[in-house]
Amino acid sequence: MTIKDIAERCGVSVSTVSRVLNHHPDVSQAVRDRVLQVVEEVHYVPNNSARDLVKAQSDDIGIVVRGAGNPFFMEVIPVMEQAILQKGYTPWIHQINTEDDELRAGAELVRSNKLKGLILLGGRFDYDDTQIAVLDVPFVCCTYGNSFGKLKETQYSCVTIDDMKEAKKAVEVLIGKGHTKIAILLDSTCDSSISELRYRGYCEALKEAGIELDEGLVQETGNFSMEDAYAAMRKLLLRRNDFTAVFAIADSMALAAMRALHDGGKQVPMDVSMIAIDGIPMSGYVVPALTTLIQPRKEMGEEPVRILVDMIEGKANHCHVILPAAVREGESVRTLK
Amino acid sequence: MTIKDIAERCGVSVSTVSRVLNHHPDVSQAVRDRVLQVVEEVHYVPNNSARDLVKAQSDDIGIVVRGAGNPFFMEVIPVMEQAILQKGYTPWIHQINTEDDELRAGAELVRSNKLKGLILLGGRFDYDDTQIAVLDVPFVCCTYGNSFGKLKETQYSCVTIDDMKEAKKAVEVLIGKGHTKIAILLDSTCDSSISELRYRGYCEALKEAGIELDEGLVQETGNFSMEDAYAAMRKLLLRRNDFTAVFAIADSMALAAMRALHDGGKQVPMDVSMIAIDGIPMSGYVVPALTTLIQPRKEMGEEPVRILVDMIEGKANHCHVILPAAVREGESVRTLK
DNA sequence: TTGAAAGCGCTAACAT
DNA sequence: ATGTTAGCGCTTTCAA
Repeated sequence: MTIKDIAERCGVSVSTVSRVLNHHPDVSQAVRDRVLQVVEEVHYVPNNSARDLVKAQSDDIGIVVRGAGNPFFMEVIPVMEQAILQKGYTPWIHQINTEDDELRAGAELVRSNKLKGLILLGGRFDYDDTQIAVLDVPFVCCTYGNSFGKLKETQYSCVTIDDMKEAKKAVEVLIGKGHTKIAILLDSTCDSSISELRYRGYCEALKEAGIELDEGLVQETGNFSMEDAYAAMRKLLLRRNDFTAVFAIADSMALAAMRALHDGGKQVPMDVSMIAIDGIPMSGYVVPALTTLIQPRKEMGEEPVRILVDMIEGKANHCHVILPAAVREGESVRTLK
Repeated sequence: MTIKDIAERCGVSVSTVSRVLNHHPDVSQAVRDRVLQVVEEVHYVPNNSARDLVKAQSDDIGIVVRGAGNPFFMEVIPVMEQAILQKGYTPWIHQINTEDDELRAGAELVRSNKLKGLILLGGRFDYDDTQIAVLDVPFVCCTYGNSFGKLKETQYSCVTIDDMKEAKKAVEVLIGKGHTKIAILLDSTCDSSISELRYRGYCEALKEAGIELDEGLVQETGNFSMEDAYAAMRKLLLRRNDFTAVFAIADSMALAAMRALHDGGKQVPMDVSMIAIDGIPMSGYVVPALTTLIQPRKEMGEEPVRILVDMIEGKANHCHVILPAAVREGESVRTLK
């Protein structure tokens, strides 16, 4: 069933049918009604491929997700989809591995589907001019900025929390409760990404409090998986026995680490306190409930869409949004006497 | 940058380029190399719209996910994607709400994107002939069958666990450890879906053990959210104080319920034992670790793809796969003396 | 207000 | 082994 069939059944030309379907004004009411009626009758559905082919662009917006399995992303994506739909666009989700290049993947997605814009969820932090040049549509980085790259503020958009500041805030919560022997559980200290930024916040907080950085308390996991977070925590426990608190850079890592502490004979928070960043629902249900900094999930999904659509429709230029994270008091942090 | 540009740069015709791009055998190695080199050089990406338009069908397979947010689905989807890619097809994921009609959504997806087949993840259990008639491509139901519908075995494919049997198995674990006052936490006793089937398994196990069904211990939540599972468990605790075990029909519900028990002054497993079905990674890290029946995530993702592709390629007809679930011993079930 | 016709980029006959 | 060419279904000038 094509537009041609509809045209024949209505006794009009294909262009008239096309006009009706695309809500063009210059069609007589009589013809419009007739066409819509037939369309309804035969359950006609336009062929998207043909539509997109002839149009310079589709009305699609791509979401490139780097590192699925991240529970926080799984919370944000549905919000984004909804927001995109609401703005009259169609979301195109594409998941890639952490090792893959999201700019390449994004560029391919844009080209092969004539996307109008791109949201990059969880990408790298170190783009330079040549790299973003491959993207010839507006784009917004979500959950990360360009802290390790050479871009000017006017060259890209992003929606993030202030990773360094919030990590510092988390560690300061621990320090405020009397902790000085504070371990950190992170992906890597030098991944030019979230992990590195939060590591800096950790260092900063210690420094300001006059606590010397103890490298033996810095435990890398190599990724964001619970499995490796568990193993890393066990490793740290074998090596050291003198820390009273742990800052994990993600909720899921913290939960796995809490289990590792338990298996290592340590109680949370009596022996070791735990704090993290994310605020996934699950971390509020465990015992003890995780004390964590909540990322604003709703805004994290909606803001990038708003910004992107504004750029697409020429209403605004690149902009940067820093979202606040809020401490959610749980039961995993103890006040040291 | 189109196939024509590539052809010109290589000094060959468009069909030759097309052949190279589609891995046709009858192209000389020299020409093939040259074309691929240029393609690489200019970062040429084929236009999918044009491709799909000219082909009667795309090589796409749709996955309609009903009820995102289900942690188990989030585990299965990546496996499916990978399997689809590996078979040489492209996955098209579409999420819908629990209230939406997955058959309608699927049919639309198929038509507008010329899909070759459809996987329905977490749909309804009660299709009849007219309803599936709207689907004119092969399809496979995943995680559910047609237990409440009127379809013949030869009319549809499915990959599931035996919900009733496995639920019964879970409850029998509790009974085997001396429990007789066993509560159940479920979405609904009559949703014509997973929840109802597992409820039947619960009833069956009690009956076989000579335990009378106590309707006061049947607690509905109305959905699969942790929030409502928590509230429901609190409600049950207010009403009853005499049960020694709970069977939750999903891991996530069990975790929320364990928190509710804790907040209600009950210890797991000392005061109340807990068992569930799913086996999501998280439930192994909490304290106490959840005893649960693990659904085989890998097979649950791969089998539907295998079956669907076989049908698409005419190698097989509809078939039904019942996957086994295995008890994962945790620490949430206590043996009653 | 309507119709005719030219492509959009690609694949697959068909021809060579 | 390679080139030529006819569409796939649709939107959009341009003409009427």
